[in-house]
Amino acid sequence: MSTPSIQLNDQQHAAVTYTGGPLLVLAGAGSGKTRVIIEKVVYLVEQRGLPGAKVAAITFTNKAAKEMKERLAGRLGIEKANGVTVSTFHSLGWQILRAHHELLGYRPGISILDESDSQTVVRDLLPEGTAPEMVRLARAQLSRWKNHALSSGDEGVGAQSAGEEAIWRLYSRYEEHLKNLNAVDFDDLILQSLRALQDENVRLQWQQRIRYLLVDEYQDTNEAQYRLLRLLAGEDGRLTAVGDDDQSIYGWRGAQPENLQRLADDYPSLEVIKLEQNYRSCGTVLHAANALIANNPHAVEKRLWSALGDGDAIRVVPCGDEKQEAAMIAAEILHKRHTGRGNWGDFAVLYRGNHQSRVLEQALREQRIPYHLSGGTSFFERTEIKDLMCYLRLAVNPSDNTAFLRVVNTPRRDIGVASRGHVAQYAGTHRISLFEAATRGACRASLPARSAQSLARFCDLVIATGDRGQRADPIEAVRDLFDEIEYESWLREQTEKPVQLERRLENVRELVAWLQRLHEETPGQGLTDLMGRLSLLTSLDKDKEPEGQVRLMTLHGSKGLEFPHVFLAGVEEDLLPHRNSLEEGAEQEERRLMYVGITRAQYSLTLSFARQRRRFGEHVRCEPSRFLDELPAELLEWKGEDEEKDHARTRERAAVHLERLKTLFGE
DNA sequence: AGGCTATTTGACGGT
DNA sequence: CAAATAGCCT
Repeated sequence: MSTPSIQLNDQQHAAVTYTGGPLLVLAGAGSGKTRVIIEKVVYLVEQRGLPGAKVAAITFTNKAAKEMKERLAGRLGIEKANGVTVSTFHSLGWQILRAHHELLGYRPGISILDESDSQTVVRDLLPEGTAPEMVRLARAQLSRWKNHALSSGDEGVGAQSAGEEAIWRLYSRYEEHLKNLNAVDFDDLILQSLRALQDENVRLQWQQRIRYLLVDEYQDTNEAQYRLLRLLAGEDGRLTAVGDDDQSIYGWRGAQPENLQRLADDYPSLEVIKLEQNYRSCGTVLHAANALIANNPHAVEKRLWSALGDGDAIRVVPCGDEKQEAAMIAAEILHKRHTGRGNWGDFAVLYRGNHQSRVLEQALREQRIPYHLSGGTSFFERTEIKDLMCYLRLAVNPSDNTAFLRVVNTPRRDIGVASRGHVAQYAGTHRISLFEAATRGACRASLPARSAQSLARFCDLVIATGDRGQRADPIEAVRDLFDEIEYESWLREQTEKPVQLERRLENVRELVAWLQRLHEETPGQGLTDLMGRLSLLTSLDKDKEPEGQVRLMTLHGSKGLEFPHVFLAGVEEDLLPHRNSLEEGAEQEERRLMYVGITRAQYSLTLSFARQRRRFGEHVRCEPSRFLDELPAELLEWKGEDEEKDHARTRERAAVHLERLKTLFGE
């Protein structure tokens, strides 16, 4: 987010200097909200003499935190900036959880389970053969409850139906199981730290430690995060929350944009400041965005305005299918680039779902356009990374049965289903973890000699890694482990295509490099600490902003970014708004998603849709999105041969819409 | 025990 | 259409 003027505008200035009590900053898109947070930290430290170590700025993503740290370093100098706590909700939660793990009933060396791990846990708790879909549903429900700060011990407030009742009963079993594994899921990072803060001493300790709290993207907070904030900010609310209800797009993750309103109820002394000047987009883009979002109800009106000129009309391009759409976008980028309208890095192509990226990538590749794809399968979902992570998790936490089961026979070491079953049985009767069972001679005695021997070797290796990781050089320990299991040749065996093998090897190297990097940050810490921090990263990209490349990303992924030229692909019914969202009655959130997409554009915006699209290999007819009808026609420039037809369609749809309104309101 | 093929399932978004 | 899985075969 670049702000042309060096000076803060009046509202920004007021937001930065107000410390009289809790403050809510309603910051429209492109109004310089991140800048306000940075400047406020600087103000608190330099003008108000607050030690940097007592200031905390909380974000949702690692990327945002990283950017904030860098910008802060630019303003305060690296040393002072490093003293300030800038972290994501989840890593703050992890810090709190770890600091009070004993109180919460965990042992040292807690594993953080990722989504697929916790699904595995849920699957194993349900009757064998439960449909995977059911497992996902159950896990999603558990996550929902956790996000709403409902603990399994709470009276059955959560369940609303027979099905939910059953999942509610699963909840406490799931919790118990995780405790046995000495593991937490992502939601626990918030929920458990919330539990820790119920203790008055703990609470006072953290309130002492954080004397001023700043929160970015506040509209994305869920119930648990909201409570966490309140407990940290204390009675007097030493808090600045910055957010925009129109950019709330994480409802499916439990985000409650109502938390904006709630702050006023919970802190009667709350001061509210609106940032309404947009420094990013030209008038046309901003008008379109305003017109679209006006269709959502608003508790507080906000009128975004721009001092920049009008800019180009917004182009709307109907396409035959998704391939033509991609080809059109590639051609347009090429055209704009060659007519001097920007470099590769000035373009972004946005879309609703990750699967849309494939055709786009292909089209860009065909035109030799350099691009960078963000998102997609997370790094930690990759087999090679998961395998190695599980070795390390087990080394650090011998109770981690999930990790044990994954790696005990990977690479192959003659420990098949039967042997694993035997270990599991022994562990069950002796009430110990799988790994612990595997270390016992008594357990191994009844296995075939070959298996027993190789299991013993496996155990020794893991124990040695844990030991060395904690007491000696963790990086060396990790390297030796990877060598010892001959993971590279195992990968070679498993991977067919040489390109894929190279990528996987590169991933492995990158994992080690990251461990090294984390280790250099805090040289005194052992493997346990490194693993915790590693698990909280989402990607292992070197996160240098890829310069000089066209950016491809989802609408969700684009929040907070800006580009001179934006393409929004697949502006269709069932895609944007997405059909599943409509079923959930989340049309408004879909509209906000489109709003987020539009407001990423600085100068030019191109919306496109396909008349037909392949879905699961089948051709499906598509209709242009209802949101297109909500944009003022005079701002749009329709392209393509069936321009006329589309105008007719628009008029028709407008008429239908009017009819509907008439029936709704009785004239 | 592990690998292969036939069949099914699925993709909205991500810390 | 691609990936995951089940069930069969060696």
